Amino acid sequence: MATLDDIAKMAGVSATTVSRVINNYGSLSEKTKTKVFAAMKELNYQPNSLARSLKGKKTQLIGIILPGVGNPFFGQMVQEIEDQLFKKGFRIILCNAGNDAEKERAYLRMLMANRVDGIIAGSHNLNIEEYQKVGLPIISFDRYLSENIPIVSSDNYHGGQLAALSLLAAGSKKLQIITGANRPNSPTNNRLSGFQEVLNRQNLDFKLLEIPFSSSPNIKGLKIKELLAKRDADGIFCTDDLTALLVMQQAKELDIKIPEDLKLIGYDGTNFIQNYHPELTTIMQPISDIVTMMIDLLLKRIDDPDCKLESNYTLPVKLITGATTI
Amino acid sequence: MATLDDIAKMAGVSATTVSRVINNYGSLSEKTKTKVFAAMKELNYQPNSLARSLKGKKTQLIGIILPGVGNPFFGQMVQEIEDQLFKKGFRIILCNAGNDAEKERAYLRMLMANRVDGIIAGSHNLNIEEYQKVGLPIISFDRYLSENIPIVSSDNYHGGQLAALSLLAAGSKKLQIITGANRPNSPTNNRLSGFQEVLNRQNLDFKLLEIPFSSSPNIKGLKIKELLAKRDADGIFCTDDLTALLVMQQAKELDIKIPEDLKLIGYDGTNFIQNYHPELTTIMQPISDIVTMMIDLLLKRIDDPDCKLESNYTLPVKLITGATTI
DNA sequence: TTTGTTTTGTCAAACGTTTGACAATTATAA
DNA sequence: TTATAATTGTCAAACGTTTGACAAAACAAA
Repeated sequence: MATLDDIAKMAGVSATTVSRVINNYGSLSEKTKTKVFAAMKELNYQPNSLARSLKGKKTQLIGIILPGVGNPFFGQMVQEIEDQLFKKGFRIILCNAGNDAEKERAYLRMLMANRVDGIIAGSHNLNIEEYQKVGLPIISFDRYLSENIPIVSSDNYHGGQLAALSLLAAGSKKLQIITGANRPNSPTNNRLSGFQEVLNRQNLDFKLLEIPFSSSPNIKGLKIKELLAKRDADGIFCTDDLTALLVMQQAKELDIKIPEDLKLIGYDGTNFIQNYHPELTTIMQPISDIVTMMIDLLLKRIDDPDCKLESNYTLPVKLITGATTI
Repeated sequence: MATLDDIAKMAGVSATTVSRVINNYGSLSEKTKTKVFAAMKELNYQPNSLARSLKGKKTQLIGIILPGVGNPFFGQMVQEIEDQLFKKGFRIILCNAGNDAEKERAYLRMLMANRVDGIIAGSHNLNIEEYQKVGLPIISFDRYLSENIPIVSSDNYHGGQLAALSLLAAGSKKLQIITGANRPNSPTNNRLSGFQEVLNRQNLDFKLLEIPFSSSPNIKGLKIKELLAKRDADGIFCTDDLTALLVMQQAKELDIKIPEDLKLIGYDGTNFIQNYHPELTTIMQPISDIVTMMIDLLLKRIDDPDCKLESNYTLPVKLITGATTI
């Protein structure tokens, strides 16, 4: 691959001049500039960003740590992150951590080794200490990581409230919530709390089914089938849309009619769900705004590592009413 | 961040020795090794990979260029790529090119600048020349890029045949295919050809509806509705599963019963579809095998840039029969 | 012409590693 | 004890840039 020196020789100038052209530094005549640009084009030259970064420039790389991009929610989020960061001249290193703490740790090390400018993290199998040691600007999605790492999330509590209210409004009496197993610091806890609060206020009761996040869809489906077979719920809130799809699937098998026999509401409201399952009522997280906010904060931190940021940024959710709660 | 010298000082050895420990080069006593490792741990040291790569080591970075990770197919593929590459010690830079040639070009330049070890590309808005100029090991998914860039794909032709055969076996007489607009070099062309071949052989006719890839789901839905409203097809092959979902959606609206009035078969067979729409008959691409193959070839090329590879590697597809063709 | 300004060049240090040559020290075996 | 091998150290060059100091050259204006 061509180097600075190759360009310098070809353009008949010094290496310093070429560097000046690239960095637009010092004073340069139009003539030299065109000569240099011509040589760069001719040799298809790309400045070695390793060398540049070593010399102190930013790498323009951001690490993205998420549970996994196979899930439409995180898929859309990554797409959005990529899109917005690209426009600002950054590239992303994608890290699917799943729920593998060892992998997440390894990635954290690698991101340090690669001298990324910052990290957006939405998957957290590690303890606080490990995140504190990283020493890079980090923004967290939806989970507490450590002192001084801002959390951006949507209003999970209000989302839970909305879900309860819309099931009640649709006439449900016997409410059921299906959620991931209650881990500390999990955002789904707040969805549950919001839901709970509405019902408590009206002196109403509800049933709770917890299914571990890591369960396969088949397992989840089975547990849901068991639940539905009892036929003692007429309104279900799933704390994510995919689980709601499983409910629809199982309900069909058991010949339970939605919305006639059962009202259903999900959570997330990805483009995918809106396009391919518009019938599902859901609480939409404003993914695009969340991403904009995270990037905004991250770039601020990159610019000034000591800048003070809030510890929480909560964005509003929106109820999207479909046919499952009519 | 700690550097080699910091470690050397802390461990009371020379920088060279530390480097030797890290690279396991030269002869070293256990005692020194433990001292050095202790210092590394103490300071949470990560060798600066910029400096290492600059000095000639590989970057262990692979560029992934795809249309976009919001789509479940590519989502799963990226996840698989990430997973397999991680195990081999590589990290990925994710590039969603969409159908934006300018963006793809910019990414290609950036990947060169970052000195990635290789590229996996599955999105191709650019002409051959531009890919040839890159001068890095590249493997292509499912599309012709340029001389000497191997293509890994599933057996699209056979997939098309399978689709036709299973619609016929299910008793369909009036066949319809819905596919992305026919671009040259697109793999969906082969799916069409396989489909066609089966019907030709039996002297049967079929209708063709082309909808540009870039159309929004709403637009696609409208065109499908129009089509279904004519009610002159009783078997439809969609060259991707998402379009098949739209057909199901529109059919429901028009009160066309699947599979009673209409047989339906999709294409791709992602985990997502298998988990959340098991009723859909589809042709499954072996994503995991495709990825394994691509990575295998890519690493070969990285190891030996001049190694001879086939120009095509075709992996078998599998019919997954659901309720939509019974 | 002189003076001043703009452009370009030379040189060198720095970023954090790796690696080779070579020497010095220590440990082990005969 | 000496000979040999293993270990560690010093030194320096290299990777491809950026950036500053400084000087030389080119050009313009007075």
